Amino acid sequence: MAAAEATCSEQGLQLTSTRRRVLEILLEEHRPLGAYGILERLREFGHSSQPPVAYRALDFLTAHGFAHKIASLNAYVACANPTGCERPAFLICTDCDRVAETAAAISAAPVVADAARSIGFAIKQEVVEAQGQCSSCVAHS
Amino acid sequence: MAAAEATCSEQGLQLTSTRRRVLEILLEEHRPLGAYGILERLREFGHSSQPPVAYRALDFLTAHGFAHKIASLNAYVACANPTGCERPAFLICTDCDRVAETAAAISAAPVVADAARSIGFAIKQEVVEAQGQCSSCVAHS
DNA sequence: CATGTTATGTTATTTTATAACATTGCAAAG
DNA sequence: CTTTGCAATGTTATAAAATAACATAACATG
Repeated sequence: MAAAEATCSEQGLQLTSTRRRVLEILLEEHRPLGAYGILERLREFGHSSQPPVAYRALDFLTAHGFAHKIASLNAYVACANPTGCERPAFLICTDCDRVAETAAAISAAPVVADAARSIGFAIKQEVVEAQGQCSSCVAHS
Repeated sequence: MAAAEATCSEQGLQLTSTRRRVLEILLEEHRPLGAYGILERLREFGHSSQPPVAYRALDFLTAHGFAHKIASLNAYVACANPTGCERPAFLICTDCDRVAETAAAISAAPVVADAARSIGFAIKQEVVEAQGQCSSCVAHS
């Protein structure tokens, strides 16, 4: 959170109260939260709670790397890396819904990068989301 | 298509007329199609066109590897590999919307696999979707 | 103050997906 | 054969996720 503030003032970004609150909500949760879940939480804090409010804050946060969207869940998580991150990859536990974030290499899979190169495809961005069981859920099953 | 038929009769799966039609529709398109786009096409062929019809067929096709869902687009494509495929990865052109399919390695990115191993995360399935420009769109820009 | 820009507020709608329940067709058990 | 069970379909309604469109506020700058 402090890191986010620092980055914002450095880059002249406005971490307004709604954006800040949404980031706090995401940081408190240790699991991905849907936009409508965030809205519910916002409502508790007296913020306006129409969908665009959440989506705008999420657009801001994801555009600047403070949060990420998990496409396979239609949900959002705070970025785990305070210094910002390039090309994150996610490990999603299908039992407890927690998500671990890790940095993917510039080109995640050599096999994919090779395939791309061979057909002249220019990769701009990658979505890497692995699903499985986290260590504590493996232990419990 | 022939391959799908073969696989179905081999494994005792029923490639019924709706399922078959949806697969044909996906094979004809060379780009991902949303469930409601598929419904429109089904309607043209006189099939019932309520949402569950498309979603059920898509569930069947994806469960058995005849089609894939592209999570970052909420859309579906036919599997490009007639013999069925493990852990597909996709190259999505953001200009023309076409999608190339390639086989990801068993564990897509070594970096991700390492990260998973180090925290005891057991990967079951991976979603790898790269976005960028295909060769012909690179040429045109 | 007027003006432009950025962020919010608000209403309505679109797009994507599923719940729930009725019906059909067919194959195997009685 | 018939009835029982199951897999697939039909149909209505609704939930869930996302955005369009337009109005308002807040604030710095010319």
